[in-house]
Amino acid sequence: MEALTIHEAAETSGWTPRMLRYIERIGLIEPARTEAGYRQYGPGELQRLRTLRELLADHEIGLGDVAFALRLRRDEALSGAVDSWLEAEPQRPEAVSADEWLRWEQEKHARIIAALTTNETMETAA
Amino acid sequence: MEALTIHEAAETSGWTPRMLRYIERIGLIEPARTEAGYRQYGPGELQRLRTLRELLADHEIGLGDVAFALRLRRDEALSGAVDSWLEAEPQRPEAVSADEWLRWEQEKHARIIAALTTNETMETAA
DNA sequence: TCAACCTTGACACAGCTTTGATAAGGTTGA
DNA sequence: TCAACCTTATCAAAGCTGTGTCAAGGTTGA
Repeated sequence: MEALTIHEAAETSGWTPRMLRYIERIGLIEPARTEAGYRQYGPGELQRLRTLRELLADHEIGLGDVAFALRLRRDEALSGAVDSWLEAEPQRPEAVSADEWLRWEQEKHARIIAALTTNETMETAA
Repeated sequence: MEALTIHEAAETSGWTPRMLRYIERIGLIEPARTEAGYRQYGPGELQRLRTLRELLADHEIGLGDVAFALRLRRDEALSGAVDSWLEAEPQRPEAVSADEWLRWEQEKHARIIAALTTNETMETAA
């Protein structure tokens, strides 16, 4: 099977082996294993490891934040509860234009419906 | 007349004044202020303070998690980046023939070097 | 006027997160 | 066989979070 070991993957992706294990433990990237239990990093995992570094650096977030976003995506009860709480948030209308406000309202509807029905990818176009 | 001071709001909501200031500082609940700068908690803020406690307790999350969810909602560039990272499933090299695998093994070193130099591999997300 | 509030800022501390280092032992391939 | 990998588990340290407390000073209302 085409796969790099943890040290090779670390070298290629810019992480350390230690961090690769940590990233796996918090559920972000879980590589396949050999019979003996060795981790196997394929091209997909390597790509994700690289983009993960960019994601963290570009937006100044942490691994825990990404892990929470993943949890949000997998736990519908949780994302529904968080969304409901955030929905009730009083907005500062002068901070946004009318256009943005309208779009925000429309997206809000879409998100509520999506949360209520299924967690199928809501392609609301960035 | 229906605005409580920070101590009154703390007492009715179950938080401490200290935590009400903290919750404000991380952007979760920002009450209005009097001319002199005193915080004013209205019925809406009180309700949100109570439901916030439930949210945290019910799902075993922290204030920082809710703050991150809020940031996700407000920063479209961030939520877009996180979403696309989460949606990119790692392509596991399972369906590869033994021949291909052998060739892969033999060229492993070359591939590591290649991976180190090139970065454009899979750009077929959405 | 003055007690009882409020404000921000700072110091402190337990506990968790993130990361490294090291140990004891299994796997691999030349 | 044996060097060089890999595994999990543990100890450790720096940094962040959540929370209390205190200080110096402004506001309020009887």
